Amino acid sequence: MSEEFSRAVLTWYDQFGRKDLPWQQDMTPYRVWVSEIMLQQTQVATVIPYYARFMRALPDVQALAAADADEVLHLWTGLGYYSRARSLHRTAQIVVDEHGGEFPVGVDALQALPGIGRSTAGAIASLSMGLRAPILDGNVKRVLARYHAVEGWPGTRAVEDRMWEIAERYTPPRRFNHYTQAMMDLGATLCTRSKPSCLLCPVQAGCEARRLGTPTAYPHSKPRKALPVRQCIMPLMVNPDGDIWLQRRPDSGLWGGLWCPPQLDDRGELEQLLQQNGWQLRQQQELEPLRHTFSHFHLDIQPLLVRVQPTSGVAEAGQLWYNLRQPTRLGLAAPVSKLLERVERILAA
DNA sequence: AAGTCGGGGAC
DNA sequence: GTCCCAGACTT
Repeated sequence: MSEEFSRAVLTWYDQFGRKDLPWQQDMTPYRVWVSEIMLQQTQVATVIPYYARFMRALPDVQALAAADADEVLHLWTGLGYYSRARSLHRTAQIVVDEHGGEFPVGVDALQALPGIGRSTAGAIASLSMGLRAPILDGNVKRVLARYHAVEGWPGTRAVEDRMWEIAERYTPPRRFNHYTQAMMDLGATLCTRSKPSCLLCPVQAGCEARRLGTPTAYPHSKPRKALPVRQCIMPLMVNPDGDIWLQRRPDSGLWGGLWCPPQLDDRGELEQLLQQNGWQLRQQQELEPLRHTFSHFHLDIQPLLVRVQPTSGVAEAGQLWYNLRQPTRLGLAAPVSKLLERVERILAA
């Protein structure tokens, strides 16, 4: 089963995998290492010019070890995550001073060096040292999480461990270097975060997320903190003609430019509203509460059906009586639209 | 387990 | 504007 997976991935690699990236030429541990560090949380297109300049200035680990820290940081300027550059420099000095200028062989030895974690160690070992070692970067994580429809957020230990186990199991005994590159290419070109090209994917047949029809749901994103709940009272003022009073909201901000009933913090404000407009309260009735969720909070709406007798039928600018039977074409927020439908049904009854 | 480091691309 | 990215490290 895992053999079938890796075979399909390798066949795809032969035809579509990337083989012309700068760090794929002359794949020494030094060149692969520098590229892997630069590529941490950084996209390929961004890295390419930096990598070229860096290699021209510091072509081998001895040159890097001997360079000034300022020079290394200068070559890193604009790439971000500058601790990467400092770790790079330190590691070069360790390699030269303690390992005779040769990178120590093996995932554990590599991982002991500054700035090299498990995934980067796996990539260096697999791509430049002839060692079978799994990686688990963002691309591989996405491909595997979808293939197995892995539940849970990979930020937790349990999910992370499970994904490493899968990554380990699928890494083939031979051509693991091609497999490693292929998985990253797959994640970067087909199995993308949004709009994945499942129809072109070599492992689509066995992909669980695709079978479920929800590939982009994986890997699950970090669980949002519980959203704060705000509450408001939304009086739907109805005149004797059955029209609803709406106000136009300011262009900027929440529901900008949309038409909306008043939003009140408490019932005392309803009194003010009636007085200000000179309306007589005829009847008032609570409707079923409604929860609307924004990106950053829940809004619990307590709708109030308020029948009023207006003194005059003329509304000011930015206000109108909305005729439910012949609605004006204007922008309504989703929950408002929902409430207006409810009111229409009530009034029809 | 959560916070930190960063510029940039996709939406 | 938000979210995420060829992660690693500290708290």
